[in-house]
Amino acid sequence: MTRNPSYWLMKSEPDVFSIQDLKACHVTGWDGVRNYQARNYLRDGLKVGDGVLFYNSNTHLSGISGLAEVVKGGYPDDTAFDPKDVHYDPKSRTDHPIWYRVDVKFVRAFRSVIPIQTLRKTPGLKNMVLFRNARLSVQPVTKREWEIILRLAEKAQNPTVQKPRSPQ
DNA sequence: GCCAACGTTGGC
DNA sequence: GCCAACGTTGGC
Repeated sequence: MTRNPSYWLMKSEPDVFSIQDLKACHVTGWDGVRNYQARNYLRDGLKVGDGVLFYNSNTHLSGISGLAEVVKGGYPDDTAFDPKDVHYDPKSRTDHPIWYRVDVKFVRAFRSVIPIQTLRKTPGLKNMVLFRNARLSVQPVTKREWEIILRLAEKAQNPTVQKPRSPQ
């Protein structure tokens, strides 16, 4: 029995890991998340086939830069076990992992980023978790929000044809 | 680089 | 278990 896909938004600082980086490596483990609410989504919420909006955070052009898809559901984030890793957390042990990750694959990079200002003013997106809980780096997106954003992306790919100026 | 929002830590 | 202090996130 398969369930309908769910939709998510995942933040990344593009200076650290961008949609182009994901395109280059095809699949990546989304590791290093150290927030309990985001952890719960990674561990229990994200399932194979779910859609992911790739969000650029903390950069000069914050917004959605492309799409990804979950290819492996939650499993322990082993960067927490490695004392040399920046995300090391001694409280997380192999027999009692605290932190989880998923694997996502590249789907598409938008030709241009959909800026947060556009999202904010688009009808139907006002209640996105992005605006209600700005600091959550893994967050659910409704089917309706997902569809609205895909339409914005299409519009950006295929801008309305300008009427040609009549010759003088 | 500033600073508001907010999650976490730790003293009590 | 309260809450002040502190650290981090992230838009601007």
